[in-house]
Amino acid sequence: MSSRDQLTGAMADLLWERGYAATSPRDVMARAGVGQGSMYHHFSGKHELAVEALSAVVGEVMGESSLLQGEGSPLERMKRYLSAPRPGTQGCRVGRMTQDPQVVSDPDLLSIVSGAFEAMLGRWEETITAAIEAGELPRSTDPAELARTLAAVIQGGYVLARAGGDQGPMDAAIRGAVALLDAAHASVRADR
Amino acid sequence: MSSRDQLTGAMADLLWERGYAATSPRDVMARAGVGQGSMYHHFSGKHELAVEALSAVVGEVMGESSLLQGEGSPLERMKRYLSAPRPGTQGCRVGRMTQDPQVVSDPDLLSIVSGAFEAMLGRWEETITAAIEAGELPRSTDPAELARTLAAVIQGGYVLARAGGDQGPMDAAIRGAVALLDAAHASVRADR
DNA sequence: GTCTATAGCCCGATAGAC
DNA sequence: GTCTATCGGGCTATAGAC
Repeated sequence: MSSRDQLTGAMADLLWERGYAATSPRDVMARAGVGQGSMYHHFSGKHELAVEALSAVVGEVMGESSLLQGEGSPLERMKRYLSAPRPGTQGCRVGRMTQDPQVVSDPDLLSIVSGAFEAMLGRWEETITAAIEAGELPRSTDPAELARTLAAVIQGGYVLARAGGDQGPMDAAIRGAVALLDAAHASVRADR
Repeated sequence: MSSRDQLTGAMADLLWERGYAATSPRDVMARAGVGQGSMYHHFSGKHELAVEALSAVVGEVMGESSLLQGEGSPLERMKRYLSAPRPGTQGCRVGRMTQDPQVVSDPDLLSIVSGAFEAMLGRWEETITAAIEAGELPRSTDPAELARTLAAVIQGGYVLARAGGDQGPMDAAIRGAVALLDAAHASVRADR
């Protein structure tokens, strides 16, 4: 693996573990096992390194969201994606960046994060629309709103897990959301 | 206002705006308008100052949650609290701390945050239990789970708002959650 | 209780040899 | 492409006068 890849990988890890402000180029170099000159040869500095690292992370995470698009009925896929295992106490590698002031105030980094959320919300909306078409959710459902609600449950689940230092609250939040979807499903059948 | 209060107030603001790592004692002193000796007279250092500032913030925020306990039926109170105005793009003054690695790895700071969330979730559970008793939510509802789901929607709403630099996604997430609660309410009536 | 001066360290970045 | 040496500056904290 090249020094360049070592560096972006180390930066991605440290952004997750410590945040932008608390991650120094020295830390990154040490973890990557390369010297200082090497880092400044490949990157103009900490900022550019963060941009590349975060872009790579977003690419990975978006790949994982393909769970929303596999087999099963739309509602089944929604529930499966919600219930997929997540490292609650570690936080979301993308969502956590939104609470890092230095990331949000940096247009380059922010646009990477906001792009990821837009793409994710788009996938949610598609799947929710399909669920409505399939008669699995009420016609009155607003796909854009429900997409944001469910994305928020996941992101908020991370917050609860980190607050408690325990995966439990996040899993409970997800189960509660699934129960609400089931209730909405039930209300469709009641209408027929 | 005493120098001490000026200092805790400035620290609270800066924790919110910049996070723990990016806030230096110098910044705090400058905003508080006091000198260095004054700060180290009242506090042992940055850490103790953060502990007092965060405790004060938690006290304030918990006071605001009295919306859950005022007039109206339990479900009305839940919807009212969910829909209360919040500064989405600025983030939650308490919840954002859970995504700050330096806060979570500090037992003193973490216990303040986790205590706030436990208290908040307790209030949610009480209100949800009352809503079930009142026949506003299905008997099958798990109060602990739904409490975490709704707290997660709010916290996740902040994440979406900061990701987009726009209050809109957070408001949409809240409206989607209210719609799900309405659907759950409707399913109770359908059972009767 | 508040101030200024200063310590010792690490920050992010650059220079220049190899 | 990678290394070591070094810069100027900010960091958290302490010392000691007033």
